[in-house]
Amino acid sequence: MNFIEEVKWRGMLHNIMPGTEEILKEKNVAAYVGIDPTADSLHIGHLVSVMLLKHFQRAGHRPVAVIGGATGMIGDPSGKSEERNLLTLDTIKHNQEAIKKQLEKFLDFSEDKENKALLLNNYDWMSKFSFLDFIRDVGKHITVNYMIAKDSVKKRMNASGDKDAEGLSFTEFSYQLVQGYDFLHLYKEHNCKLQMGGSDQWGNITTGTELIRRMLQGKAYALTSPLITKSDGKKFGKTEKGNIWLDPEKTSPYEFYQFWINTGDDDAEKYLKIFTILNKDEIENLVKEHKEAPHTRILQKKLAEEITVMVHGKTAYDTAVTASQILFGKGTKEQLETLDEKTFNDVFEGVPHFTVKKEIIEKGINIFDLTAEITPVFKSKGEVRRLIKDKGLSINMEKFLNPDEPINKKHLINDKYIVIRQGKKKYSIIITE
RNA sequence: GGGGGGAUUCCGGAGCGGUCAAACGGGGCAGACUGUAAAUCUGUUGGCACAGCCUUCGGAGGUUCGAAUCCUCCUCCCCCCA
Repeated sequence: MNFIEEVKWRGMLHNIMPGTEEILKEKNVAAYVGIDPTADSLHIGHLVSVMLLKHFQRAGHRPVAVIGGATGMIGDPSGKSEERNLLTLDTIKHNQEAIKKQLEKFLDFSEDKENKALLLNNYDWMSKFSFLDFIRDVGKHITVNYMIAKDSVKKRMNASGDKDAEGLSFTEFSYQLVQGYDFLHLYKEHNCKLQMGGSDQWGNITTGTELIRRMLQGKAYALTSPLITKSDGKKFGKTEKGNIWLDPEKTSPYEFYQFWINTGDDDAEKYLKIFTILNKDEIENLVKEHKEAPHTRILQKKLAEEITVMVHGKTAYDTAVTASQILFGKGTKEQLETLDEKTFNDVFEGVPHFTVKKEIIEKGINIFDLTAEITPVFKSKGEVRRLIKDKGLSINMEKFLNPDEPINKKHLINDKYIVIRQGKKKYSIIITE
């Protein structure tokens, strides 16, 4: 299966220039995607482009990721209704380093590999350009007429009749030209004949192919992926807390795993095709199995496993699974007791912690004083009382039903913690010291 | 400037002298169901020493055995007329 067939059945193909498939039959053809260094981590919205590169490499071609050090200083007007904040050079440098480490999880950069991946920063070639040189050597070849015909520009022009249009600065207007020049540069230096990206990038990419045609009489190609949608119409890749990042500091492996596990049935197959490298047969089998027993949620589990292992590694994945089992009520007191301190902390990361003097527990204390007086686990003792009455309070995974039962030493997990659960999934931890 | 209406527990909104910690709806919390979903159903939703007591109905006083409910003043909101 060649690259195009691969992305096609995976539903990753939105638009493609005629002739693209043929050019890939040539040797040593490279393709690139651009990545904006707006943060010091990729988020899962970037993943489609990254997966395009991964498939590209697996098909034997050379993938190139271009960090937009220069373009990031300008801001792509595509899809934005307002002028963007500019990033400083230092920020971009920092972000680039972090992103590079993440890309290494998807792409093979090793020197001995014939089609090793490349990571470039367009700042390296753009920064040498003087303004005059650029507008003379590059700008000369593209007309403003051509540039303003692009949707991304049109949407921002007041003349479009859109009342919300805020206009765009010359800086942002120039964006497509700068990105187009990137393509030209890569075409010349790295035999890069294809640029890929999200469907919103089509306009920018074609400016590049146009530039290559006019300046070098060369032929370059474009391929875009559809924007990822969710069947419920909500935006993909966001939770109440915001973006899902690849950086474990920003989104813990547990949250990351949970994000994928929570995929709806309607989306799971689609995501499995896009975000994993499982082949057609494997996915079809999973879909079949899932249909026979929907409640076991095979698709979601596999999806979460594949991606979490790829991004965070097997160990982090195992911890996330354990954490999920414990946090979603299937855990037991015994399971809690077997956790080592590190895993315990991982599992209960992000859960409110309260510290209490150990003597207090050793002496024994009633549940009301412990959770509503000396710690603010609950708002009031009445709330605790109600919760017990409603069978909604658990201590160390065991239902706490008798309000008169004192909390003491025997409730300490590993001689240190008490795990308090309200309802099904709201946790608090009391730590003794 | 004149006239009228209103301010209630997280929100909306009843209550108009005792039976009011205050109807009802929403939201929240919990339980059942379930796939860590949606829907549904049930309970609960001021505090505490919880079959009892304490503090709440814009604020301050007053009438009364007793006030969210009546009176006075104050603050803020809305409507109508000029």
